[in-house]
Amino acid sequence: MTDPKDTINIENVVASTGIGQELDLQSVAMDLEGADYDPEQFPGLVYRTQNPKSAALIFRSGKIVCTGAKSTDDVHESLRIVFDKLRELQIQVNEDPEIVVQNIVTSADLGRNLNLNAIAIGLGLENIEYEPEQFPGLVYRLDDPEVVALLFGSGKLVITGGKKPEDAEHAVDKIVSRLEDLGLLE
Amino acid sequence: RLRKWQERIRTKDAGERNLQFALSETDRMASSLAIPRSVREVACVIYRRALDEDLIRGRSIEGVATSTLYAACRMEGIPRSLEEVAAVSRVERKEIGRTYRYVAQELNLEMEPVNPKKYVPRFCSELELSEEVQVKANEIIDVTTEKGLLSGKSPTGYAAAAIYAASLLCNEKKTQREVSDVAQVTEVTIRNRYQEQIEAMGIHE
DNA sequence: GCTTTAAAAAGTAACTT
DNA sequence: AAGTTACTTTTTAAAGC
Repeated sequence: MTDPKDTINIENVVASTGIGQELDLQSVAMDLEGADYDPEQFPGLVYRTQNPKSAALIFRSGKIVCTGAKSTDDVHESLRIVFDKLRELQIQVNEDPEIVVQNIVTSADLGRNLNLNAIAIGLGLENIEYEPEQFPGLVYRLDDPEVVALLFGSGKLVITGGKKPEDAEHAVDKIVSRLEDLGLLE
Repeated sequence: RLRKWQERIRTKDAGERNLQFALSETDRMASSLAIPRSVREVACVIYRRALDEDLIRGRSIEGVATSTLYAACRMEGIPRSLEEVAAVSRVERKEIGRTYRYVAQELNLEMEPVNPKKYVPRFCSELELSEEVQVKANEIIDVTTEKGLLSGKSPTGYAAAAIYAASLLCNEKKTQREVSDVAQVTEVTIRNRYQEQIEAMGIHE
């Protein structure tokens, strides 16, 4: 039997940082190829990196959000590319800007089908949200770790809201033991 | 002292006006959906609770009124789908669904997922199908649900497929188009659910 | 509250071929 | 009827309306 923890896969990492310098996004948009900037629609400039694949949202304040990376290492690599691109435009970028991971999205597989109706009632209707007319997943909010899990009938799940990769492992452990306690697994 | 009292009266009056408008809207929507008076009263009780707990802030009266009517129908066992209530509301489906989830959570309504069987009598009646078809559709829903087919599926699509299958089995065939029209789901959804259900039932044809 | 970005899960819908 | 695209849910930062 496969340990559900071994099926955990990081799908997206969101992080924030800053170059410590204000930016003229209009001129950055002119000089940076591939940059999307439409201040009427959104105050941030969008710049996409190819390897690793990610999207950086660059703001007038010099703060940057990076999303779409598949690991924390990829976030650092993507942002290193963004920093270098800005330096090429003669923009001062701090030596090693602090990068803070804000959210990690993970997927996993419990390996067996789930009776979401029974789980909704078993875990307590006041703690979960399950509205198959609106979305096929059951929404389960955990207090520790503080993450949100989306459980599907196939046994696959999504864990989001965590800040460390371990958060997803702890969440999977708790979910598995709670479902086992209720006799809703296997 | 006087100021506080005036504010209380003003708030109370605003609340009364709010409630009056909500109740007239609920009545209008309920009438066009042929929802019984007893269900409208349940909807009004929920709305009053939402008003008392200050859940209307930042939301439209119409949106909350539509959501409470949707919730009341489910509570009373005669659900209307979100598309059905959205058709008589001036609030869009997505907003009704969001508001419903918020109100249900905040008021601890502890709503259970809708059992597709709850749609069988009304849909079958609109399709002029016999009691025999209804019994068969309910059986299909019970058996396939027991086999785990219901998880994650929309109750309307699930009921529609069972009714379509039952109409075939009872020689009272309705087309997928006819069933999709009353259930407000696409023929593709009926086809997909139907295939799963007859396979789980061990029916070949 | 909204706007934008990414990503997974699975269901439903709206198109075109 | 099949295929594609797109939308539903959740999370999170950023700046501005």
